Amino acid sequence: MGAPKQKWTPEEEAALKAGVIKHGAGKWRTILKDPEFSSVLYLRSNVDLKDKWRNMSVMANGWGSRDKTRLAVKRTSSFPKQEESAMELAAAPSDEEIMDVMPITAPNTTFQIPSSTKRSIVRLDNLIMEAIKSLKEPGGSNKTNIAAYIEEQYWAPPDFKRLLSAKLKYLTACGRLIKVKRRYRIAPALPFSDRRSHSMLFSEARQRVSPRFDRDDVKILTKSQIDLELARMLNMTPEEAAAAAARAVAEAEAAIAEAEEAAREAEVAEADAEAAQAFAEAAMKTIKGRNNQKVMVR
DNA sequence: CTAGGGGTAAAT
DNA sequence: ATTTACCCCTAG
Repeated sequence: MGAPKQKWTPEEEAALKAGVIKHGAGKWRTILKDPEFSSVLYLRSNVDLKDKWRNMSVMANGWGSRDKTRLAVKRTSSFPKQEESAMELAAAPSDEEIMDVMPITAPNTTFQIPSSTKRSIVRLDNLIMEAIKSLKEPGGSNKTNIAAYIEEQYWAPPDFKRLLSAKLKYLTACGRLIKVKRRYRIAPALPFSDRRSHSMLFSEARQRVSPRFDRDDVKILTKSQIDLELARMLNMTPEEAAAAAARAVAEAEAAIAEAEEAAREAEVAEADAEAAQAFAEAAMKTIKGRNNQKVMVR
């Protein structure tokens, strides 16, 4: 009954992750039809994708057996406390699977995910839109629910909440969201021209702050992106990985320093810096964890 | 079509 | 014995 078994190859997993990053988790059919992934995933069904993603997500959460997914509606009250939950992604499922050669691309400058996947970077904007759309709450969704939705499906930086607040404010100012009594709703389609002035403002500010971070938008790293990067690190020698992590930390610190100078003008840059730091911390933790556990990959 | 719950059986 | 891949079913 259960089919003979056909283990997922690293390529397939990568394609799935990339697909999720590009189209969002749950758009299995869309991912499958995307010519960019169908070449790798043509053997899999949309249900396979869903199941595999389920397995992977479960593992990423560290909690061994999965069936106990009874922890869904409790986040609303857990935010005034603190957020440390972000850092247990070290249990990347990728220990032995991605063991193949996979040329180690020297982590050039930023840890910005392979440049080939550039356009598939998830933007917080899109996540917010996705959250509101999926929540389908009449009258719109409040910040708490949006945050809960996003945190359930993606890995979010430690103080993702601040980031989200800034972004919601920005999107409201742009007119892309409509705020009514603390609830956000997606604004009816908006002509392009209206957005330009804002983008210009921000990119100007950003360039003043740090040429290195001259991307288009606040970037939020998804769980899978982190996985991919950490997996890459697991294939490095400890020295290489440590160096990479150190670079990431240095980058984060530099970015934060710069962002602080200009924080009043550009919240966006600060958000970038925070994301960078979050990743750096995660990376360091992974390295340490691995060294402690004598789980050497080579 | 998707989210999940649940099951079977192959691999480990 | 646990994990993992695949399948099936149901609700929405």
